[in-house]
Amino acid sequence: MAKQTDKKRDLQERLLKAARQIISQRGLSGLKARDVAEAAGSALGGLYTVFPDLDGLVMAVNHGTFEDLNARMEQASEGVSSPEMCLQRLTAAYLAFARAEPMLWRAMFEHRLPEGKTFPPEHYQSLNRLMAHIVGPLKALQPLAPEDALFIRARTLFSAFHGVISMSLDRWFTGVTGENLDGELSALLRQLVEGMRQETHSRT
Amino acid sequence: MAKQTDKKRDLQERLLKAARQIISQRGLSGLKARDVAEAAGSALGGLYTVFPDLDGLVMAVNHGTFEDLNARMEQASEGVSSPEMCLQRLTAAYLAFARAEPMLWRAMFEHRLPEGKTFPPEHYQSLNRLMAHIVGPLKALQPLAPEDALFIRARTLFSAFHGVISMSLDRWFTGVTGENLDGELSALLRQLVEGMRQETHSRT
DNA sequence: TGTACATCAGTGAACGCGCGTTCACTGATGTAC
DNA sequence: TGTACATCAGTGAACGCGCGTTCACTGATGTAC
Repeated sequence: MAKQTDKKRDLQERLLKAARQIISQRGLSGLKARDVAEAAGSALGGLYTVFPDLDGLVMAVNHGTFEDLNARMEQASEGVSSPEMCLQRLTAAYLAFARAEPMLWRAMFEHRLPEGKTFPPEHYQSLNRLMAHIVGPLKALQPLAPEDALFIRARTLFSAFHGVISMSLDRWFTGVTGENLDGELSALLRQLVEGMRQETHSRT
Repeated sequence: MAKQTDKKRDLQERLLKAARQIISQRGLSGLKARDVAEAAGSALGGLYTVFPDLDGLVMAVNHGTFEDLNARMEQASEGVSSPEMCLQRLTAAYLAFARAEPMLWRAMFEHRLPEGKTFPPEHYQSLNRLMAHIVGPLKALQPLAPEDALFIRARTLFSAFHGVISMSLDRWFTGVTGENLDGELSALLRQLVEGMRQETHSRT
């Protein structure tokens, strides 16, 4: 009994690893059931004994990527007391992650689940943990703002920086190279933080 | 001779209109060659006498959407003297456009051209015109910044706001509804502008 | 421990469908006389 | 103006391919005695 369960877990592990590898090389749209199976040393049908369908496998890969990202963010912000510096570190860590694993990173955002289906709860837990890293420093910068406003503001800030990184890495604009990106993100954040400080001062 | 050219132009127009309609209803991935042809009252093959392939048709639709967007941005900012207000208007106009035509709007960003191909020059012209609207007010806010820095900064700002709108309309976060969006964009911009002003003051 | 049987993970050929693109044909439009 | 011929826009059946998913089968693993 245990042996069968072990084998199953092993197959699942191999498929996950293979899928991660393929996505990181060829992108989400380059992931084919046959290729994953072959790379995992399994028959095509094996995939469907361990995952409900290819989408399930993709979701598992993306969840793993999310956890990796979370770990990096955790690492980047721990022990940093200045809220501005903390946000700078988080941004830099996010950028570094996107650069190191561009395809896996993009897969998290490209993947659309079929009409009607929803993400599993773990997905939202990961997301909330990610946002929690941002809420902390924000609270320090805007002590007067209510909790739920910061909850939303954290998501807005994330989306903003994500947008900048995303369009840059996608080479959406000619003349805007990767070299500018670090500086732009840093400047954007600096101005934002300064704006928040002013707002707080003028209210008191 | 003229008659043939007219008919050709007419067919092209009908296909474009049909494609726009379909994308706006079913999204870019819902656009099928057969459906466009049928909706345009043409045979399947007719499409390929007027466009090189389906991708060419998509690019034509997207270019049209871009022009529409540009007109809205033009309209939103004309006659506004305050740079902050101008940026606020531009942001609001962009959001309004995204909300009015979410599918066409997304199609502009979803569409990836096949490896090796590049966008036609018109695409970059449209993009540059869009950015020019942002550079103006930025210049007023940061008179000391060099031209090429503002060129890049305009793209950074656009990407940031685009990111916020994009992730919100995609419902990426639970608990962040469309109602917050207007306020979040406005607040983000206010803080940014305030930060820019501080930066400029402290330098002089 | 050895044998007979049952279970079930894993196999991979085959299914089925969607869909972009092609091309031999046709009939409308244009040209020559 | 009318007739014969040429051109070519437009047609749509057929091609071809990619690819997710299924399912009848098999052989390894587990169970009973």
